Amino acid sequence: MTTRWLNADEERAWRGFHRLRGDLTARLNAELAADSGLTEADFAVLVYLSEAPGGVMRARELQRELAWDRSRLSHQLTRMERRGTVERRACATDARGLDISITAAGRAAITAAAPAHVAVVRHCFVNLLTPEQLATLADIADIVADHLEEAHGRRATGDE
Amino acid sequence: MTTRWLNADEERAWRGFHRLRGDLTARLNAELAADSGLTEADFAVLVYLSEAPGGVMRARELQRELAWDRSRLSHQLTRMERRGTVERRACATDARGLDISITAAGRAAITAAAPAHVAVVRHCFVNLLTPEQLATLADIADIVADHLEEAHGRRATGDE
DNA sequence: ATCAGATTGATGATGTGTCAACAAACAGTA
DNA sequence: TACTGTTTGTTGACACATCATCAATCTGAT
Repeated sequence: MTTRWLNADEERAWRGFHRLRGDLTARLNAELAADSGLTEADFAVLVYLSEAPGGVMRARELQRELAWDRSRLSHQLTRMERRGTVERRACATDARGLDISITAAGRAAITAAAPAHVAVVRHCFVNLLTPEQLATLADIADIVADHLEEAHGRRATGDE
Repeated sequence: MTTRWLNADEERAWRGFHRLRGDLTARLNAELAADSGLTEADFAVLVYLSEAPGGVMRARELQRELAWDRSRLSHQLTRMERRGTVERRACATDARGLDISITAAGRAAITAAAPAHVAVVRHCFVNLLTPEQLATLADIADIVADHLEEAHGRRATGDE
């Protein structure tokens, strides 16, 4: 098999994306940590929990929404429980299940962190781009996500 | 301060990018590890070393090219040296410096890994997108990179 | 009722990334 | 020479991600 290497335009796009990924991740993590003491992983979990009715969600459901590995979520919840932002409780309807609930401290943390987080997302990303660029990026994300999802076995995540 | 939240289009773009970032990272790491035993970090280091004259580069230079933290590179080199893909040597011209050289095993590893890596990048990314989409993505990456670079020391606290 | 297989979750090992603190060597200056 | 500040790289502590393995529970077929 002959390898078809990337041409100049493809290379520019790929390396650009690669760079973008690393830089933005680092920046967002740093800002979030400095502003609120939360990590990106903490933030992601708390976003879902804070939007759930009663601030409670099944671990399984959380995992599905986040598209995370089982053990990744488990480890993350262990750390967050230690830091006091969430609590684990036995699930009433399924003895193997877990109800994860956001604590008062967790709710306070996400409430305090969200505005600064959005500000950084705007300042370092959204506000720099035109509506057309944002739309194209969203399209790209959908296309790639569909492909990866399909290749991995179809798992109806259901969200947009 | 009043927070300006993301509208629907902005939200779609941001969440899409966020998702894309995570999914592609995971996929590439998994493929690379399965195909060649290398990690993305290994691969990045070996790409630069293999292109350098003599397969040798100053650690400082490597760090600058990769845009990595000092300690990140140091830890990475420790791991790679243990795995036998690179070697550290004292630098002749600067006693604090280090010459990093790729080993025969390292060269073999990157040579073996590169075609499969490109194939995955094509299959999961480049080939899914139109030239226009790739160009827009590259533009976006440049814009954001320029901004982050420029605002190197400042904090984004909502000022615009 | 029982048993096989699937689902839900925890755990330990290992690799990765970031921060703060440190040490050694260079460069410029008094 | 000695003093000061910068550059270069290491180390330890901690957080995160993935893999393999394990345990408990549920489900469905017999």
